[in-house]
Amino acid sequence: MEQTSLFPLNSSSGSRLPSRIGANDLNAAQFEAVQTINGPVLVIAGAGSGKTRTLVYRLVHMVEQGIAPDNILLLTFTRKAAQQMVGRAASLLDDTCQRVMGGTFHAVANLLLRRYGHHVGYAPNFTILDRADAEGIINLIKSSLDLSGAGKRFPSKRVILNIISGSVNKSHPLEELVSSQYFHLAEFMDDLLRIRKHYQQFKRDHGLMDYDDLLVNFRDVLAEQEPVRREISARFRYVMVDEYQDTNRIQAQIVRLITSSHGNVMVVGDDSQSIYSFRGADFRNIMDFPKIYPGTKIIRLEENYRSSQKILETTNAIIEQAQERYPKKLFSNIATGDRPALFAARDEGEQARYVAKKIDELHRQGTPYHEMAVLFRAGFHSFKLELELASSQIAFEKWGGLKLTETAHVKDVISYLRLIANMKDSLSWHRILLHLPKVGPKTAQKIVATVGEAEDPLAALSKYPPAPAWKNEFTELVRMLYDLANCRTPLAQFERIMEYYQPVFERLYHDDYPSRARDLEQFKTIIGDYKTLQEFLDDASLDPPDLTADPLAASDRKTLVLSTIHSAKGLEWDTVFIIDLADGKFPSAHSIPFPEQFEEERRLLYVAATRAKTRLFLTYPRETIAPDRTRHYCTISPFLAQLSAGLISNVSPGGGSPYSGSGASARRFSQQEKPDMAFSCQKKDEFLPANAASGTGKITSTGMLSEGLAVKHPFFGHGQIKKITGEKTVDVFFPRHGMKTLRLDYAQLDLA
DNA sequence: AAGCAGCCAATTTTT
DNA sequence: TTGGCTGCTT
Repeated sequence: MEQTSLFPLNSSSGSRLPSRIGANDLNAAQFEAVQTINGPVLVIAGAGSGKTRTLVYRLVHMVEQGIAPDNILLLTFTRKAAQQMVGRAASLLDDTCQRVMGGTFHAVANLLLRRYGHHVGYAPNFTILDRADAEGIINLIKSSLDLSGAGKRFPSKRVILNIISGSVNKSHPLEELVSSQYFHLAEFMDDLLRIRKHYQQFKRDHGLMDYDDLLVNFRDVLAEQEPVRREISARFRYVMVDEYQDTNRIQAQIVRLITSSHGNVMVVGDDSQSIYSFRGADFRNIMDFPKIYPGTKIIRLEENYRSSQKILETTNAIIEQAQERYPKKLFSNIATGDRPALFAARDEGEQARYVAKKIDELHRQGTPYHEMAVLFRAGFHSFKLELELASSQIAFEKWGGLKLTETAHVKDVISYLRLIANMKDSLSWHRILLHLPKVGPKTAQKIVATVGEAEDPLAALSKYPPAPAWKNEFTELVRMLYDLANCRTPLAQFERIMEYYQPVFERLYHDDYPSRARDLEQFKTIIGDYKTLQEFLDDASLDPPDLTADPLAASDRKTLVLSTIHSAKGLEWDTVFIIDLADGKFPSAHSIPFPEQFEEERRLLYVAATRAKTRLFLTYPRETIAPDRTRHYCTISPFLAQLSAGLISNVSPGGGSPYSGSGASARRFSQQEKPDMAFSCQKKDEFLPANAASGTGKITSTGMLSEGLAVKHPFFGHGQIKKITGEKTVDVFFPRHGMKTLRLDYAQLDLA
């Protein structure tokens, strides 16, 4: 992390930085960002350009200038990032920095809505729903509206929630979203609108908010209640927002409203690292910032202090292929280092063994485990590797993937706890009533109907007449719920719940409850750290702990990290492995037909590769086994295939070419070969040499097409060309999937 | 009528 | 490994 001193600290004209900040700590651009405290500032910060350092130093600088830490708001993408920055500022200056309000938009919205939520009709004890909770409510509504059940071809709860939530986060009317992206569901439009209406009413009636509600309600309070807005704006006189490229429109409006009275706001971001558009993030927020805040000072950080030049050449080449990009080229002053290595494994087993062996080797040579990370597209991509590491006795910590609070048994316990905080939470009522023997959805709903409406739900419950089959268990439940009111701490409440729940738990999960019991042990240690139940419940939804095989490994934070790329955002390691770089896995097969999603996958790889400081390993299996046990051939990810030769060194077994089955050395993939690689994971039986393939991917330019032509797509089936929108793009209507914009380079379109 | 066991399918990323 | 669905049992 050596940085050149570009700014003369004692220049007579410039203002002086405080003594804690050394002369060599910042370059000119960083220095300017740190110094500019008043007015709007936009910092375009390339990967590894010292963005975090800049934010931390600015925090320190502001406090040293006499700004009260309570007046500063730091909005980040994860809680971890906020804690890290505030912590670093505190260690540079002093503990007063800890009083800076820092966290995610959702966490800050939550805190303020507990206080101001009554303006939008919420009591302070509302419950925050996670994704599974929200889907659960959708299911309850679906069945109450008689839209579920046999023979009804209605979209799943997942799809319904995606539509409802997508409409909120993208600030698009639901009707438009359905007709553009879910055209095949247009026939269900009325019912979808009905479900949404009931969903919103249900949440209001029972004091529940989902993730979107936190943002929307916070924005609405700020927009509609002028006195509240003035109060909050005066409280947070200085606002900083990290990862601004990954904010959505509601978040941008929140920033605008909070800063309405003073305009002291710095946003930091990098359009090349926008990887959350699936959640409604819109990197135009960052491009439009200067328009919305006139007089914005724009500062660019382009020098990379993280990666070696050899790695940067590769990452630059990856992002250069992007369709839409704002030209910038990072440069590094770290000239030493190896080229990234590419390893084409025979299958996933060999890939896992290679990575584990390499990690072990590097560790023996002196690289500590916590300086290494393995990154992947999706949580399940690391399963094989996890087994391999376990058998090699290498401890690791896994980020992303399943959360502790996502397991059924932990959700059970949380439901009891939630009832203590919010007796109106009928989702939790419903869940715990299902634990009674012989009580299913119908009976539960009947009980909830009487209990949920009552002034004193617990009293109403105790008066409910139980059927003989479950009378005993019911009495135990009522007694336990009454006892909970007398427990002083969350831990005491947990222990009383377990007294009741243990037999239920063993009955419910009789197959494997011993292994699930370990999760409850981990849960117990975590809840023991909390003083108030509300805080615990909020964190359980807003910052759920990862489900790590080995909780001990997670606690000392000195281990190897396995992580999804999304969870690795903003971090760095000496050595980084990116695995499963096969077409269809990364980019995910889901994204291939959609140009915007495909581009986001490219940025995702860019984010992953720029995490590496000195060593970068890229691997993929040439063959995988699908869940149905059939074998599939894979080709290398198109993002890597497009790179010129020489950037990457091939370390594949036997010196074979990673790009094709035969051949002595890596050769550059020519543009003409690309279309043949587009759909790579085909069934082995059907596998044909690229050039012999017939009837696949023949259409590569719009010159061969005309509007109205019938075509065939391997995923969407038969369709009709509606519009030729560009040299390489067409709009095609598929009866089963609706209108799609396709890029001929990647979509394997054929004449029907 | 409601609960429950067993079978089959699908499986991105996150606040 | 969970979730949805079917058909059997209470």
